[in-house]
Amino acid sequence: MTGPVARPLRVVLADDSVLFRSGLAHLLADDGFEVVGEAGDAAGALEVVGRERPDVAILDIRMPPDHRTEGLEAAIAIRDRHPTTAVLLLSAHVETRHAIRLLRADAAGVGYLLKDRVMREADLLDAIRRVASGGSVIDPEVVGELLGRARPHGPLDEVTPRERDVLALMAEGRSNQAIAERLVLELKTVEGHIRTIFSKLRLEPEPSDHRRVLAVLTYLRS
Amino acid sequence: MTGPVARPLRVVLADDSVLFRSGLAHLLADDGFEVVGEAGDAAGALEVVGRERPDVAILDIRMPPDHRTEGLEAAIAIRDRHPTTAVLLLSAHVETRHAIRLLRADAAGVGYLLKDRVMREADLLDAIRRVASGGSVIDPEVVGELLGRARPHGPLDEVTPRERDVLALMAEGRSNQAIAERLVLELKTVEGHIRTIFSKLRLEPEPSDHRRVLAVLTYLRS
DNA sequence: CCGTGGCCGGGGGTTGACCCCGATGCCACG
DNA sequence: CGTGGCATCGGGGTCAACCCCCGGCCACGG
Repeated sequence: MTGPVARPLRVVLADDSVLFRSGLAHLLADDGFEVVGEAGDAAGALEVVGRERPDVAILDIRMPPDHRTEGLEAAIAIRDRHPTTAVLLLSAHVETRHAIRLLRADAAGVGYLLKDRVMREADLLDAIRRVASGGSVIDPEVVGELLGRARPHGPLDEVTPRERDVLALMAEGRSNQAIAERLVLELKTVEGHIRTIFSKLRLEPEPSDHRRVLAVLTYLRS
Repeated sequence: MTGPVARPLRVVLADDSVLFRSGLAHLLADDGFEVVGEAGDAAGALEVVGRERPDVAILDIRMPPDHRTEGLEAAIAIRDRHPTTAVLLLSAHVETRHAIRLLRADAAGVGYLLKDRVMREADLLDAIRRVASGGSVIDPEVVGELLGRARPHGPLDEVTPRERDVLALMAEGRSNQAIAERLVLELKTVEGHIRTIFSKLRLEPEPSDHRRVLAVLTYLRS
């Protein structure tokens, strides 16, 4: 139905699960794609993409070693260094915040699908072909979160970059003194930042609250 | 190496992720297995197995609607109703408690692998063949938890129930005073508990650490 | 040009979160 | 029946984590 393809699309896969990766590789191979490389982490993905220059790179967002947003960083790097390679992100969950970073720059040749919401093989194959041809494929659920209520207006948006640095170190269990040393600041400055952080997070000095812990918790939920 | 197979092994797949399922199906088909049925939930799995009587049923433990141990219940039912069908469980995480229920009854023709720890395609294919021929395949990590020292001896095991109550409230961002009121204790008692908690978590009073936050973090990772 | 806001600091204060020491009652276990 | 862990308090102390108020530097936009 999609018509004969003169040249098979060359694809690189990156996912930390060997099983998922292998399965996907066989699936794609059986459907006329050429899987020219696989990787289990972001660094490996970048390396393989740089070497193979595939038409499409399919990446999981969470990958070793941190299982945070490694895949996303790799995606941005690929868009930057290899504009001819389309990127299709696969994620286990909705991660709107991070998706924005990738999409707002240049939405051409970019896709973002949720693993659990791919209901048919054909949907995935179609998505790959569309991003390869410069289109963009975004899961409806992600789209909804993107423009529906563009901002849940988390109070965390108000903290300045510097304050966020301080908050991040607080979330690592560092003392004010340690934070000051790490950021090369005076203790007084750190205290000042923390006070405005509390204020922006609407943490009033209730005698029943430990606001430092509360601030860390809201930061970790970010 | 495994020798020619006169009759291809007939396999049924059950996993709630269409993507994972399809990938696995293609992988197995390419390697000489005959995928005779797929299902997205436990009920469907039982139905397909009853109809197809496959040599092996490959099940994910967590499946709709509850995402609890549906797959495990299905596995037990299959062992019970269709003894000729071997069962290979795939799990995302170690769930020793539940695994025991299945294994202690009859470990013949049963396998239990962790998705993320299947390092090569060949490992999975080999596991399928072995359970099909009446053997049992258990991931080393699961085995370790089953018989060895079941506990990695997390320092969190040492805290007493009462101390855990206090720690839980700390993790909610409550002040010592609030914790005392909630647990109907004197402030001094709460302070005492917290001190022993720090001690048991090996949190020495380093000037660069905020131990309360650190304690909360280790508790949340529990 | 001036107002605003981020960022950086200092002076001076209060208190909650910690420390150590000791004491009691309870209960399980050898 | 002693020993030890758990849980409960108290006295008395230290200090980091907070508070408010103030000033200076810089970049930016009206």
